[in-house]
Amino acid sequence: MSLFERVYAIVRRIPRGRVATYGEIAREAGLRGGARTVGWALASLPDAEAAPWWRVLPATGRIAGRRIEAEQRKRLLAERVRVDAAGRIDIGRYGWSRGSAARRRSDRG
DNA sequence: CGTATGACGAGCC
DNA sequence: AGGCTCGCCATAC
Repeated sequence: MSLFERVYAIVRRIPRGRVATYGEIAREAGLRGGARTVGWALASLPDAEAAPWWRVLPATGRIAGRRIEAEQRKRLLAERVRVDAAGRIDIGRYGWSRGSAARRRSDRG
């Protein structure tokens, strides 16, 4: 299993309606400062549907690159993930690994 | 094998 | 709070 495939497998574990950061994926894949590598891997996706790449965001919470901004925003909105007009997402609210326990409370609100 | 590049990240004003 | 700068890791040539 190549590194890219490992990245895809991890990305596929992100629940619908939730998001993760490149850095998180990188760490899950065994890399430390490999956030950029994750971006590289997702940019190399064979198909747009091969993995839910749109659920992966920079730690800044802003949608990466203008090139994919529109597409990503559309897909996120389709999952009820709120996207700011400036392309910002509240990772604190939709974040994947934000502690499964503490999550549910704020999720209702 | 060395240099350049990228869908990033954390620290600094 | 928001924009810059330098550092990271893997791939391409």
